[in-house]
Amino acid sequence: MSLSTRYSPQDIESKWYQHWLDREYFNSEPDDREPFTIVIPPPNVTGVLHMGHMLNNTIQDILIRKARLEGKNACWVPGTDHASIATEAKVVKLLREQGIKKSDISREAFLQHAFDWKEKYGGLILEQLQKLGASCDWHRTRFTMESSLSKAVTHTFVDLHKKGRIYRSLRMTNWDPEAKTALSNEEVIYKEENSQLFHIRYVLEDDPTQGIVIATQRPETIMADVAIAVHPDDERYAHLVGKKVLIPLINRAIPILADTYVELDFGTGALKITPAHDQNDYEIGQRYQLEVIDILNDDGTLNDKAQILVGEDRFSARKKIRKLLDESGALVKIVDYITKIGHSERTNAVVEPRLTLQWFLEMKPFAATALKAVSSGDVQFYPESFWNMYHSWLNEDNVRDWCISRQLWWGQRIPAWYLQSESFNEESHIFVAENADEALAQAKEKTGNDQLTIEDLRQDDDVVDTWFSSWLWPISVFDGFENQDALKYYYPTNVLVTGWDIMFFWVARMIMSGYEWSPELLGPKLSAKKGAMPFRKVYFTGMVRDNKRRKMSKSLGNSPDALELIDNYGADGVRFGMLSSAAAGNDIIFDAPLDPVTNEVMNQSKLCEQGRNFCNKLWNALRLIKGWEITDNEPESSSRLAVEWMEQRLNQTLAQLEGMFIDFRLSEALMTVYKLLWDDFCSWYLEMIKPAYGEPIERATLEKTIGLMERMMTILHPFMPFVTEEIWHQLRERAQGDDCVISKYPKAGAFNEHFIAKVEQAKTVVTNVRETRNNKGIKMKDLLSVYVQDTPAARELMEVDGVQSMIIKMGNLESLEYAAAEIPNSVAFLAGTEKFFVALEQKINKEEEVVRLQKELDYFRGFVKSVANKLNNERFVSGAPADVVEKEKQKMADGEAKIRSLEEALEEMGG
RNA sequence: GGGCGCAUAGCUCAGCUGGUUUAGAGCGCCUGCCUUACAAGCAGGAUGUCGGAGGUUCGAAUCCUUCUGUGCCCACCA
Repeated sequence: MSLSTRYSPQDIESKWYQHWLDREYFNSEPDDREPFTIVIPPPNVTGVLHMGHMLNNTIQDILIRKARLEGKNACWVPGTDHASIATEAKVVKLLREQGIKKSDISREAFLQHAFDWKEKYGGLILEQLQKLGASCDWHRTRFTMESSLSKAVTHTFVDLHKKGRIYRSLRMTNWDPEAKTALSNEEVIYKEENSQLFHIRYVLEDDPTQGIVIATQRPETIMADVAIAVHPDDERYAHLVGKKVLIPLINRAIPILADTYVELDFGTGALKITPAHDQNDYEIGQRYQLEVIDILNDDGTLNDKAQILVGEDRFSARKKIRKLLDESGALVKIVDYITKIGHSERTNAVVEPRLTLQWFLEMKPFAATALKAVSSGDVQFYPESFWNMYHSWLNEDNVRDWCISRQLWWGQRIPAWYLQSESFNEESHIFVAENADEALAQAKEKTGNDQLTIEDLRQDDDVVDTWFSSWLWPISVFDGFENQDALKYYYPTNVLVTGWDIMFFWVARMIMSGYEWSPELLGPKLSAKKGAMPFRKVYFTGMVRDNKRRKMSKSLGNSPDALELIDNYGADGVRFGMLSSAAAGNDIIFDAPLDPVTNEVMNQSKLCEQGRNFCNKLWNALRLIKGWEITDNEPESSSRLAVEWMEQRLNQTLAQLEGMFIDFRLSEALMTVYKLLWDDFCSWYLEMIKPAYGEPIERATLEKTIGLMERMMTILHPFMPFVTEEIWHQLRERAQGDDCVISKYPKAGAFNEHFIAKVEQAKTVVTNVRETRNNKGIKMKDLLSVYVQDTPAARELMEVDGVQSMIIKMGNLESLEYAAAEIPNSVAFLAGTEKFFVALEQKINKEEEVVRLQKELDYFRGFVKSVANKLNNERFVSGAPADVVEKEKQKMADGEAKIRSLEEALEEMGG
């Protein structure tokens, strides 16, 4: 059979993915094996695959595939998040395009549209994950708004309400005028923007010639002003305190009061108090029992309380009032000003502080639990440094109660019912229950009215924050609130892989919910044994950024098309590219800055290209192996050496990899395997065993080679699943079910560092011979004679079985002998401490050689001197550990031996 | 304003508890090769006052202080 010289991923990748699905290798059911569980951070159901997902899911896939190869019961649960605001906005927009207004249809009709949309397009991102090779158990695919998960939300809401930790309150909340809903503090993103400070003059009610000038960013809210505040120590305004001024344009009188909140030196030192539209103003208003005048509608337009500009949007109102103020003479000046303005995380609309009635979850006890979970080590962060950020957010001073209600339809409806007839705000007429019947029972009991029916009750219109369902994910994906069988096996999950940007939204809250409910669900005994944490480890990935270090996002349009990358480089190539620059927690610059020398964009696709090339390299190694004829001759000594060396290098690498996996140093692990395969296996091993052209290979060597490559395919499989599976099957005939994806991860065997070092030394000889060829312009095919100075150390090297024939083969030598006497007309080099000579036919340039050797000599003299300084220092010899001193002595001896050899060589040159 | 992190080769980054050489990788760069596995390749090479200045130590890229530059998180200055 003949294989193409190029590896082409397209067909191969889809073929094997389908095969894996057909054989149900990704499915997991509880059994007596050790479980290894990961729950996916559910992408938004509206989402399309972007670079962040690729990174994130590649890492999860590596961990899960490695666990599977190690014989664990690997379970990776996929799913999507209903993403309240984002999805609702999307559906609203879609309906609008069809000429349907949300306000014109019923809640039920709207939800039907939304579910239809979800059914049609919602699974897209999961299909894209399959292209990447994600080995999720697709039978377990969950969605945060399916029935079981919604029930869990209701259940936990009711539970927390019973525990007195959910309450309703009228508060200043962040209002998104576009989505027309409240937001939690975490959903508000502050951005620095250019703004203007309007200096506006308010005249005294009883003396229009006198007045006070205030500074504000929001002149459109003056109609909601209820006071002016100045600092009590401010002499400029002391005479005005207690008097009344008129609001420009509407001429309503408001008092001037003194409060220490006001900064003397900011703006004019006089602050307008607008309790309805500013958090601080609200607090000041509370202190002085001032009226709250709300002049904004829920969509950000001015209402009739504003008296003027009614119906105008707040921003156009700002422009128009500027003109009005200017005309009335109240506008003193406008100063440019940079300030931070809050935007909605989902809609990007400028957030309004607004006084609304919302549901809150008390966070202090939760935060304490979440802090303890990490500080105690129950949950480990990788990298650890994220503890700082976590701690600063969750400490008592910073944590705020969580506003969990949203004025949306797409989500789990708040399980609270009110009496139709009674005031909506009356606490005693709120019934929180898992369903309407229970609420009715409560209502009857609380009111003492047996005659009440369902029709007398009305359910809260709002839904809960999306994160109020996501925080249950590690439990709810196993239907843990309904039936604990699966939970008892899979919980706690082993590791969570996610970006640090949702540490607060999600990671911390999952920890909270885990400790809140899992002990009860698992039972005290099991919970004590396994722990209540939802995951034992958290691997925080960095953000994928563009060359301006901006987060990649759809709105900025700076994210490359993930699927296009896969088309260009293959999933394996892209996985390689994503990973090779992704140490845990470190941001990845996808489009790096221009390289000033080449003026080329050094971007990630360069790394993907490297990954693709690696696939091709492996493919060609396979072609080489498969192309050989076979003989039953005994293997050459160089082949025996090669096999022994490669076996040991493999074992050595396996030992190194273990440590890297434990610390999640995955990019380092991949690089290690890459070098093992490319450098050790392809560049050295295969060349060592390669028969002369047209000659057959010994059966025993070939068998060993296939075995080695096979094991290396398993080791590489978690990183690059497709190419390894393909090569696995090409290497030899396989029985049904003998697939790389479920092969056995090799156990690290013994290796002898001394032996490996000897082979390294022999390789150095070869490299030096090649370098000599390069320097002297000698062609590879011209045979050379090489001599080694006859010393005990040289004999020790030469007598390792196979070393001589290996050097002869790899260096393309005519002979390799001990130097009986001085070798005239030769180039000398050191390999370790041993001196070698390459005999040349051409005249050598002695001066050149002297310079080269002298340079080397200078280096070692400097080196020995620095070591000698240490060893001559009595405090070092007495103070440092014995093994360190011993090492230094060895370094010294080696260095001195090299110096002697070089000096001799120089003498010979000179003589 | 408070806090966290980073600064190592042209670029992107490793360097885990101070002590295997006088610091590594990949890409890029330079030289020579279309050597029948692979030019998506082969062989070889060059490249750094480890941001600056102090300090601790027998020993510092690694620990401490400080400065400079840079990134991020949090916070109610209109």
